[in-house]
Amino acid sequence: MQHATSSRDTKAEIHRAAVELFSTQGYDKTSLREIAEQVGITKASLYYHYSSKQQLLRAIVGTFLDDIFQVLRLPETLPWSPETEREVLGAYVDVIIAHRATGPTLLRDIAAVLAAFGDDLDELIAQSRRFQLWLAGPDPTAADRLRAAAAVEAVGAAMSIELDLQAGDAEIRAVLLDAATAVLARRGSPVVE
Amino acid sequence: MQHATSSRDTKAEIHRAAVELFSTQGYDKTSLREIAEQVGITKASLYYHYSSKQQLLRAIVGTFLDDIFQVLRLPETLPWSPETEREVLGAYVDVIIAHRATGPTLLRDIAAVLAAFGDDLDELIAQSRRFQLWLAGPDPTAADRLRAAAAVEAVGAAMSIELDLQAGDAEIRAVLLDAATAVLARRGSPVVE
DNA sequence: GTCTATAGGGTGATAGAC
DNA sequence: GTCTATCACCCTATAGAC
Repeated sequence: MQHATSSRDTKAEIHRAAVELFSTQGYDKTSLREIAEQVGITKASLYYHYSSKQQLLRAIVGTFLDDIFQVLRLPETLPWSPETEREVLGAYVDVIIAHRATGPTLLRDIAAVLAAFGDDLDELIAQSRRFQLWLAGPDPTAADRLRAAAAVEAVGAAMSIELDLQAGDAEIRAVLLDAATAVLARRGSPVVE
Repeated sequence: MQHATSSRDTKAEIHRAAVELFSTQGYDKTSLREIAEQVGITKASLYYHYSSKQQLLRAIVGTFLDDIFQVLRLPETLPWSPETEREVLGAYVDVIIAHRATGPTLLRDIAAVLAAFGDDLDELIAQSRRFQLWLAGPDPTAADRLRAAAAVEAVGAAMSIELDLQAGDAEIRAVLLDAATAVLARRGSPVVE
């Protein structure tokens, strides 16, 4: 029993260290030596827990992908309305916040993530496009679609904020939901050029 | 004269090959050997034209870097006020839009751009942080700083929109400026949790 | 201007002892 | 489960011949 516990702890520590280093330095620029050093083991020991660097990346990004896909598919079952919009937007914010530590890795090392997940990412882009189109509301103009894209990007700010920000998850959630809503509320407004 | 012409052609070919490879593979994953091979010369010859890999990168993203840094530095000389805020925000939107139009290959691929910034990315992040802090307004709360980050991200939507969007630069500019302003207008609002 | 050759370093990954 | 030692490979960059 003690063996299993020790094993799980080390594996979790590797996972945690990898998330931190990948996020701050990027996947490519983070070496397995660095990760091992931070955990206090050697590279060889790391390989006992994860059979390759890619496997480690898959373990990290995999859970995020599962969650985000679930949210992006929500519109498929829900007709658009102000109420469902708020519900979907809230779910999206929740996922972004929950996985904001892995966010930078995704944004900075798309190439590596693409190599690790292949076709899944193409589907993510397509799904994300449908998601934004749904958010644009019924019969959207080009400006409305742009507003929907801007609203989604605004929520993504959760991934780029600093760690020293003195705000709890609940506050971050409320502010970003409010910000996205404010952008979407401009739908239908005349565009003054 | 023939020497100079030949020289300029090779240098231009290196530049072209580098743009293509950086865009598709990212900066880190593209080796000078690959670039040299594509041009039909050796690495050593490449070093005759560009003194380092970073120099090559600077030649490619130089103008964008200069422009974005110039905008991010604007707050240093301007005290915050509603008027200067609108001016700075407008300048930011202009740079994003301008480089979206002139360098679609480079700017549309977020991964390649971020990778191409290399070590400058750290300085860009620091400058961007000061920029966002200024945008948050005087004596900002944590929520206000988050709103500023969200506003900046919203403008960034210009980079991720599809080509089939039926909207001119002027309309995109107006919509994004309006969206960012709408987010910033929420500053000071009570956060309902 | 371009080449060959090489220095000097880092990387992911494996073998085998304990 | 963790270690030491090592392999095979790739990288940036430089020196010097042509």
